[in-house]
Amino acid sequence: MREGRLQVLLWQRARQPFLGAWSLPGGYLEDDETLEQSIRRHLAVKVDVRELAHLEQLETLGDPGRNPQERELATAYLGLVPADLDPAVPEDTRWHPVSRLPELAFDHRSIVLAGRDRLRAKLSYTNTGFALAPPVFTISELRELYVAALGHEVSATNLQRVLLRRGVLEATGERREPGRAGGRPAALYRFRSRRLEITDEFAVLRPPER
Amino acid sequence: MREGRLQVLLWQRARQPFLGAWSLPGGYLEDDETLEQSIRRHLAVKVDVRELAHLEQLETLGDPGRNPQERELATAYLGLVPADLDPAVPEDTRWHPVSRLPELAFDHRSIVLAGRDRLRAKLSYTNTGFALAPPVFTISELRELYVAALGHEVSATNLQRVLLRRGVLEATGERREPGRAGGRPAALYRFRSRRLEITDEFAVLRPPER
DNA sequence: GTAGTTTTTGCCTGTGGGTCGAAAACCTCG
DNA sequence: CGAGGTTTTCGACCCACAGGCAAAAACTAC
Repeated sequence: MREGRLQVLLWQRARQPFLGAWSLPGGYLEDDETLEQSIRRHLAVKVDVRELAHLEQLETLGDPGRNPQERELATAYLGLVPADLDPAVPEDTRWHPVSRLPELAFDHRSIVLAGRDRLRAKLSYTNTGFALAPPVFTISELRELYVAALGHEVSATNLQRVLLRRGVLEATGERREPGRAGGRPAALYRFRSRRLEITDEFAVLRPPER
Repeated sequence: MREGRLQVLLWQRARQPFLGAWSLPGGYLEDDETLEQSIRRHLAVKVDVRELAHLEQLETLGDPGRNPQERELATAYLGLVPADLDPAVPEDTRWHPVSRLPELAFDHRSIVLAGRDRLRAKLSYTNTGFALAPPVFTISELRELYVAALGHEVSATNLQRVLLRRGVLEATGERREPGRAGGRPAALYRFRSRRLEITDEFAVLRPPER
């Protein structure tokens, strides 16, 4: 989340193929590292992203034609960069709103959209929101994050009730001073856990009660 | 689904590493094929599985130590073999109930469990059942399939209502002759579509009505 | 015709999300 | 200091829908 919008970090390719096109940051796998270690290494070294709120594997792409120059496999990951982190990205790298992507190299456009869809789905039935939100926030602030990520309106009433009932959020007891316009001071909340929690209790065709 | 149980096709390794251990069928990727083509080729050639009701990518495993002999990446797929298909599997290959797996080679045990979990989740909110069921079936028969796959009881009443309401099932109009024990003849149903349909309407925090 | 079996249907209940409006708690200005 | 404006919070209602139960339906066997 950057500037109230869902954005993705892209860099501009400096060589063929797809010279000049924007593409996802990444790189080759070393002999002695796991896939996840490799992603983290590339992000840290190349775009100064040294911390991730969440990282999960998306999909592996391997069509023979995806790179016109040579056969290349890519395993895509969805990484969520903490909102309070401002990495010192190089000159040819920028945040791009996911809703208005430029021309992307390879199959990266479909990867970005798959990542967006995965995020949207998980926001709905997990506590993934923790990875978008600051440590402490009001319900209205959280609502704006959800609206930006989901792409549709969300009622603050409903959001609060759903996330509280599920035990995803908890009140801190603190409240935030109202702005100059006044208004009732908003209660501050935090995510009970800042790691992905799987809650399968929302499945249909559940097991019988006892 | 084999013999009323969820089973997985495994073969016994004939060489190191993990000689003698059971493992998932598969093989190396050729230069000019997609990942999916490769999976289908290996299944057809090696275990005579020439048709799949459904095939989807699961995850890619790449830990440096997963193969003690050499660095090896593997992309795992979940493939559902039609119930009416009886492939002529070679001598060293057998179906194994997922609930009682033998010692598996590499990280294949975790792959099988991930596949099972993916299947269970998707049964609940998609029409994935089509891939387990015969072309036409009664609700009781379908119920048994779901019980076997989900690992817990499912009420026929509820199953019928849920799947009908969602438009996943449709009645054929035919009925099945009762057995010798009698009983009301059961209506026959089929899946409206036999391809994976994504129904996102079951998400929480849906978009507002209009 | 009666008893037994299996499937189907209807009803009732509870849970939980969606919606709306009122109340609460603050500000500013006159 | 009170009135009006603003923002947040809470409560009340509605409704969709899944879970559970029991009765009804439709058959076989004796």
